Amino acid sequence: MEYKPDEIEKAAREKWAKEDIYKVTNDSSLPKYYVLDMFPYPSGAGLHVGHPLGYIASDIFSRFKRLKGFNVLHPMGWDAFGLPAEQYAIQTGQHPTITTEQNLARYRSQMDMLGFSYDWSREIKTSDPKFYRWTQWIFLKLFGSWYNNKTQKAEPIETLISQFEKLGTTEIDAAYGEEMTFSADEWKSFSEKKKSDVLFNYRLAYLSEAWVNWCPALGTVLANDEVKDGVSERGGYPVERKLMPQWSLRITAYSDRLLNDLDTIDWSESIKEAQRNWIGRSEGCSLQFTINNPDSYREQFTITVFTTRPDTVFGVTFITLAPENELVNKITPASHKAQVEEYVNIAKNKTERERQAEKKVSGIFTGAYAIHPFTGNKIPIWVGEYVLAGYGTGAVMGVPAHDSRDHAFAKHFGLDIKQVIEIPESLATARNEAVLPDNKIASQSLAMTEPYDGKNGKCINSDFLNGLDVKDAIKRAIEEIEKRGLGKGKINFRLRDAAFGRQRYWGEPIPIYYKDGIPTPLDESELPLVLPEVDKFQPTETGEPPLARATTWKYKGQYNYEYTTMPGWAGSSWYYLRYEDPKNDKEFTSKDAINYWQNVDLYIGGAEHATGHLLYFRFWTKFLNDYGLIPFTEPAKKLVNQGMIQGVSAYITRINTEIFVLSGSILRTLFTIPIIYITKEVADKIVTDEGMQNELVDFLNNCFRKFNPRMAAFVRDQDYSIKIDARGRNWFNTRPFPIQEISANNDIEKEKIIEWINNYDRIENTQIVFFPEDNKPYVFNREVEKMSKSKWNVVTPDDVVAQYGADTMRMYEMFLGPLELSKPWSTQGISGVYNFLKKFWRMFFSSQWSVASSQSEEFYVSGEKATPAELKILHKTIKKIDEDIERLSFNTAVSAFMICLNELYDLKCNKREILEPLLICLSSFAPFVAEELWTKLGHTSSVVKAKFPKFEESYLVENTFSYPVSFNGKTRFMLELPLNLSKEQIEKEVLSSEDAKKWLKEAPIKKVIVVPNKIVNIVV
RNA sequence: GCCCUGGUGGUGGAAUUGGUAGACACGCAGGACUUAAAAUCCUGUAUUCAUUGCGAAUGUGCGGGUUCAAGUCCCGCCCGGGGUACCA
Repeated sequence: MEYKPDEIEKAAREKWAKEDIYKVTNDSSLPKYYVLDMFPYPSGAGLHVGHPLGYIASDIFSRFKRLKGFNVLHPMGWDAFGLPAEQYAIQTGQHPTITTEQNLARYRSQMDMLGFSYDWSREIKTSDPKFYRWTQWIFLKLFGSWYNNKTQKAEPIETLISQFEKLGTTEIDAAYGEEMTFSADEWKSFSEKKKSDVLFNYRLAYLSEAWVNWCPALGTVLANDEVKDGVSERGGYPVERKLMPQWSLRITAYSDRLLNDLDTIDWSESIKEAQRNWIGRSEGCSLQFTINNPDSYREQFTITVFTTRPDTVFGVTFITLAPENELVNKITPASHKAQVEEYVNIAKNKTERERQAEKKVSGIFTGAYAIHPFTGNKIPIWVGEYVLAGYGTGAVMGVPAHDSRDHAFAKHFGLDIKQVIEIPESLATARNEAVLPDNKIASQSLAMTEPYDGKNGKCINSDFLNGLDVKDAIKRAIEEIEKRGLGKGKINFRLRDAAFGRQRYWGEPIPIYYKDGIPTPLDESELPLVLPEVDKFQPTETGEPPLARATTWKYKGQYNYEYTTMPGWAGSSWYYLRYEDPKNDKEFTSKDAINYWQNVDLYIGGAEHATGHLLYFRFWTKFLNDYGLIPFTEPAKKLVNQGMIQGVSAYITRINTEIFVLSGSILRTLFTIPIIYITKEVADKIVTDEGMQNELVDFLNNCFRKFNPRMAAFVRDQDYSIKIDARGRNWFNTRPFPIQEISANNDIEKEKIIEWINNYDRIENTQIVFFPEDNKPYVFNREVEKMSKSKWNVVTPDDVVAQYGADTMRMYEMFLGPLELSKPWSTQGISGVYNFLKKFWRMFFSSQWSVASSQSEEFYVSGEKATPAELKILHKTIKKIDEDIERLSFNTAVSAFMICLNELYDLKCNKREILEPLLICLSSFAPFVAEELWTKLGHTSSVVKAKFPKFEESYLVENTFSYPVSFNGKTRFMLELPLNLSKEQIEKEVLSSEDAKKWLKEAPIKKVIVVPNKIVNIVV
C-alpha cells in the first residue's frame, strides 16, 4: 500500500476532532506542563512557512511531554486588536470584527492542517469583551495603585492617601513622576482636582502631559518600542515628538526588579542582554549648580545635573541643557532671548528621524553662567540637542576631556577642554601623544585632540581627588557632594514609562470617565466597558480619536468616557493566565487554576519582541504578584526564540522613468518614455563603465524618437541629450518580482516579465523595453530577507502540504537546522524527509523486502521476538530522541530517526516489538502517519494517549570498545578491546598490536595517554 | 561606535563534558530493475597529490598560544546576521 499523506491526514484530523483528543482538564493528578506560543496577530495574508517553525517545535514538545505522562496545557488564541485591521477598515469601511474573524478562521484552518495539538476549547481573543473585561480590570488595579519603594511592591492608592492625610509627603518613598513635597495640612486643603492631579504623580496608570512619539499618518501615539529608526515599526511612517496629555504605565517603578530577576529565568542570553540595555541602569549622582545671574531682579535658579562620572567634576567647563528644559526660558537673559528661542523652536519641532539623521553638532549659548560648586569658577550654560529631555534631569555637566559628546560640542564651539584624568601610557602612546619622563602626558592640559572616556587612570588637576583612581574618586566625590548638600548618589534608568493610550478605535476602551474634569475610574462591577459602534473609523473633524464619534460614549449618559483605547500589548501582557481558566466570568482566572498551572514552562516565539511584549509581560506579572493574585514573579521560566525563516526575493531593476526635462523654466517629467528594464549586472556596470553609459544614452535617445516623436523633435531641436549621473544610484529603481515564477538560474523569458507587469502595474506592453536589447532571458538579482506580501516572496505551508503532506512539512522544518537559527526557505532537501516517511511506512507492509511492485502489499508486522541487535538500535534511538527533544534539538532528533530506520532496514526488521515503540517516538514529529499506523496495529485509542517507551540501558551494554589509536594526536587505526581492561592493560595491548608496530618503527615512545572508553594517544 | 550572535564539504547541517571532524540529508557521479519513465535499491562523493594496490599531506574565517590532544579553551584580528544608539 502506498503512502498517501492527503488521505491519512484527513482521516486523522477527523478522528481527533471527533474525539476532542486535545482537551485538557484543570483537575488532574498528573504533573502539569505549560507550553505556550507567542500570541499571533492574525494578519490578512495567513500563515507563511516561517510562522509554523515555532509552532511545530512547541507542538512536538507538547506531544512529547504528554507521552511522558504530563498534563500539558498547550493553548492558542489571538492578539486580535491592532492597527492593520483598523487601517483596512478605514480604507474599506468594513468593521474590523469581520476582517479579524475571517483572518483568524484562515489561521485556524492552517493550524489544523499542520496537526497542532492545541486545546481549542481554551481559545481566547483579546477583542472579545469577555476577555478584555479583565484587561480593563487589571488597568483599574494599576490605576488604583502606587509603588512603595520601601516594600518594593505596588500598594492600593488608599494607603498613600491616608499617609498624605497624616504626614504629607514626609517619610514616603514612592515611585513618582516628579518630586513633590507638601504637608498633611496642605494636602487637606487641596481641591478635588488638585488632589487628583497629585495622585497621578504616583499612580501606576496615570495621565500626564508628556512628550510622546506622535505618528500623524497613523493618527496615534506609539510606544518607544514601536518606533524604529524614527519611523513607525508598522508601516514605516514618520514619527514626531509632541507634548500631549497621555495615559502611561509606570513600568519604571519596576526597573530594578525587571533587571535583577533576569538572573532567575532561563531565557536566551541575547534577549536578557537586550532587556538589560533597554532598562539601562546607571549609577551616579545628582549635582547642583547655582546660576550666576547678573540681572539681580531675577529669581535665583539652580540647575541639577545627573552624572555617572562625578570624579571628573573638576573638568566641567560648561553646562548643556536640553532644548525642552523649562529652565532655558527662565535663565536666558534678555540679550540672548531671541536667538535662544529660535534655536529651541527649531530643535523642538524636528521629527525623531531628523534628529537622528542629523549628525552634526548644534547648540547655542544662553548668555547665562553657572558657578562651579567646587572651584567657584563661572561656567557658561548652553542649550544643545544632544541632551535628551527625558533622561536624567535634561541637563548635563560638560566634561569635554572625558566624554566624547561633550568633547565634540566643546570643540565645535571652541569651549575649554580641561583634562582631569591621566591617560594610561599605552593608550597615549597609541595616540602618538608624547609621554613626559615623569609619566605625565604632554597633552595633559589643553591640546587633547581626542576625549578619553575610559575608567582607568588617576585624577589630576582635581583638588581633593588628586591621585585617586577613577573608581575611588567616584565614591569620594559623591561623599563630598552629599556632605556639602549639593546632590546625592542616584541610580538612573534609561527605561521610560510606557505610553498606554492610542488615538485609535480598534483596541480595549480605557475604563475611565471624566467628571468635572477629573478622570474617574469605573467600578469593577461596571465592566466590561464595551467598544461602541462608530460611523467611521477615522478621527473627528476636530482631531479627536474615533471613539468621540460615538454619541452614546458617555458614562450614565452624562460624563464623557476616555476617547483613547489601549495599545496592542495590553491584552498580550497577561493572556497566558487566561488560558488557565478561559471561561471564568467571576475572576480573571481562578486561584485553583493558577495554583495548578502556575506560569509558563516553555515559551516559544520570535526575538523581535525582546524589549516590547516580553518586558510588559514581565511587568504585569510582577504587578499581579504584588497583590498576591498569582504566586510567581515571572511569566515564563524558559524562553526560546525560534529563528526567522526568510524569503528569497527577486528584484528587477528598471531605469527611473521620472526623467526631467527643462522646458522653458519649468521642470517637466517625461512620462511617455518607456519603462526600461536592465539587469543588476548592467546597472552596476553603468555606474562605473563610461562606454556602457554612452551606449545607454544612445539607447535612451532612440527610445525617445521611437516612442514619442514629438519629444524626439524636442530633443533634436534643443540638441538635448540625456546625461547619466554615474554616482546617482537613484537613477535605478528596483522592484520585487514573484519569486515562484523564476527558474533556479534566476532567469526568465522576457515575455513573462511583460505579462506580469501588464497585470500588476497596468502598463501597456508597448511601453516596456529591455536594455541591452538582446534575446537572452532576463537575469534577476536575488536577496534574502523577511517574507512579506509586498516583496512577493511569500511561500505558504499550504503548497508544501499539498505536495508532501503535513508530516513531511513538520519534520522538514525541524530538519532544516537548529530552532534558533534563521535561514532562507528552500525546499531543496525536503525529499529526504519525504523519502524517510515513505520508507518508514513501507516497513509496516508485508512484501517490502521483495522489490516487486508496491500495489498488492498488505499491512503486516511480524510478531517474532526481537534480536539483541534490533533492541539495541531501538533503545539507542529512544534515548537519543528523549534527550534531543528535552534540549529542543529537533534537527538531530530527525537524523536519529533516519539513522534508526536505515539500520533496521539493513536488518530487514518488521517486528512489532521494535516498530511499535518507535512509532510512539515518531508520533510527536509526524502525528498523522503515526495515528494511521497505530490504528492499523490494532489500537482503538489514539496514539496521542500512548506512553513514551521506556529506555532500557541493558540493551546498550557493550563489552568491547573500539579505541581510536592516535600518534601525536593523529588517528591512525582502530583497535577493539574489552571494556574491563585497566589503563595499563590497554596500553600493553595497543603497543603490542601489529598496527602499532608499523607506526612505531624505531621512534622512541615518549608518553602514552589512555582515556578508558575514549581514546589512546601515543606520543613519539 | 557599543552589545549579542554566528563563520565547518558543492548545499542545509552534525560533533551534548577538550578525545575518531564532516553524522544525517540534499545535490552530483556511476550502476541495478524497466521497452521506457516514475518509484525503489546498491556504490562512491572534504581537498590536493598518488593511484597498481597500499597510501600520504592538508583541512572547521585569519594570525598566535595553552594541551599528549583544540571546531571546542585563551589572546589579537577579519567577515556575515540581529539589536541598539547622542542615556551624561
